[in-house]
Amino acid sequence: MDKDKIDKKDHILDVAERVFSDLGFDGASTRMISGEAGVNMAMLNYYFGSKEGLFLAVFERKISSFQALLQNIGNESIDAWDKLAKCIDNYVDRIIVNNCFQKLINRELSMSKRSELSDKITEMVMINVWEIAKILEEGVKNGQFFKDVDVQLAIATIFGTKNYIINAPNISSTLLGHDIKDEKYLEERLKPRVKTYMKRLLKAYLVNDNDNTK
Amino acid sequence: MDKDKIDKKDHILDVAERVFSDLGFDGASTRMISGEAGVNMAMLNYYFGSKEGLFLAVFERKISSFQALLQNIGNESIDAWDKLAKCIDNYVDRIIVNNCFQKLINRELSMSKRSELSDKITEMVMINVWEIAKILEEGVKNGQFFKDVDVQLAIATIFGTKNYIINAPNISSTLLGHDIKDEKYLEERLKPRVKTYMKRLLKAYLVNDNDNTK
DNA sequence: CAAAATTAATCAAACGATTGATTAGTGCAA
DNA sequence: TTGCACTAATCAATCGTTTGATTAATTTTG
Repeated sequence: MDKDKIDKKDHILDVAERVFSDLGFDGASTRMISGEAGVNMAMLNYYFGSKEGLFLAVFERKISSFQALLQNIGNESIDAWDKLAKCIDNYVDRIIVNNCFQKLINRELSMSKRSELSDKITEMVMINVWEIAKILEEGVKNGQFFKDVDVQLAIATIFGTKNYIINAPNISSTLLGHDIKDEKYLEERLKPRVKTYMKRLLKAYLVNDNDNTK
Repeated sequence: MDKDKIDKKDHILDVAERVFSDLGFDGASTRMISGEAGVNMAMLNYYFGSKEGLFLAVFERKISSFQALLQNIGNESIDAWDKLAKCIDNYVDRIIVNNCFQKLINRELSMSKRSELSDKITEMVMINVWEIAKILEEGVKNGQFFKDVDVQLAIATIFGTKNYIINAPNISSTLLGHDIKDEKYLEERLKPRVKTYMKRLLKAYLVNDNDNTK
């Protein structure tokens, strides 16, 4: 019925997300995706219009889940630093585990051509960026953060550090001395470590009231 | 003659580097590269054996120039923080201007398959990573940096922040309010700004002696 | 309710275009 | 003439997409 159809579309999107993440938009083929999903090739075009339509559908499915999170944090009545700390915790939780989608985003964003596609992706990513920017600017405005912090570049650090860890698995694994695909290590060791590090780093740079008690 | 041949090969590599950077390995076609380079398509296979051979040749040409820089800084007789500051300055100078190769590196590193290729790239990148790690560990050991700094994740921040700025041009341009391709803005505004920011950020996180005079 | 009509879902097959690669042959310099 | 640099033509393979036909499900009709 309708539910089966949605399940099948969702299943195709699951497979497409993984294949696109592993091979990139160009590297992945519609035959490969349909084959792994166990559906006829024509179904991809039937459901999504085209390869690009499928690609965008993979993205659009993820948008909403990313948006709500940050907006809720932004609207809480806590100070800017606590908001930022919450964002960091949530980001690390969400993204380090299922990182293939993030890799997909970064890879396609770095392409110069493909304007329609990357414009759409940019638009999506910017939603999250603005949410963080709002928090940082709030902290600057009310004096909790230093007046001369570079908000834009601080955002580059937040997202860039995270991206680097998940985006270059070979580098990260060599650097950290663990297989970054090891689920147990990821959950028990890396996640709290990244959370602690990110908060320490940003607190040192941002927060005006540098109490030594920490 | 031989010199002409080398020049032509170098010209092909120049074009290939740009096209690969813009479109990725899969997105770029040998016809496109040979067309833009003004040579016959068969010349690519004649010189480099295959598309993958050309791709690797693009990388191998760049390796040596990256290595020498950091090693020289590491061997200077200045303290760890000054070494790090020098590394940052040099990195920003070198990489922000001609960023297409860095984009190429990051994109291909994030691919899960293509092991032979990404292994070679990983090996290259790690040379730079270890050089920075040595400097950080030196600073921790002699007490100039805090004992509990996370050296590995600090490296992720250094490279990650830089990558984010150059790697996601649409994001960066929207975030910074300038076209990141604008050469004049890049040189006069962004470069000093990134240098200042990176040093402030890392000093706040790393350096034990927090004098208020800065 | 049951038969007919309509729509949605699915399939195998084939489309033209483009891919990376190879061939056979040309021209030139030593 | 022999060997090398180079080209035009062509190769099989694969690409994303479209097609026409078939089955399954739903709606309409008598």
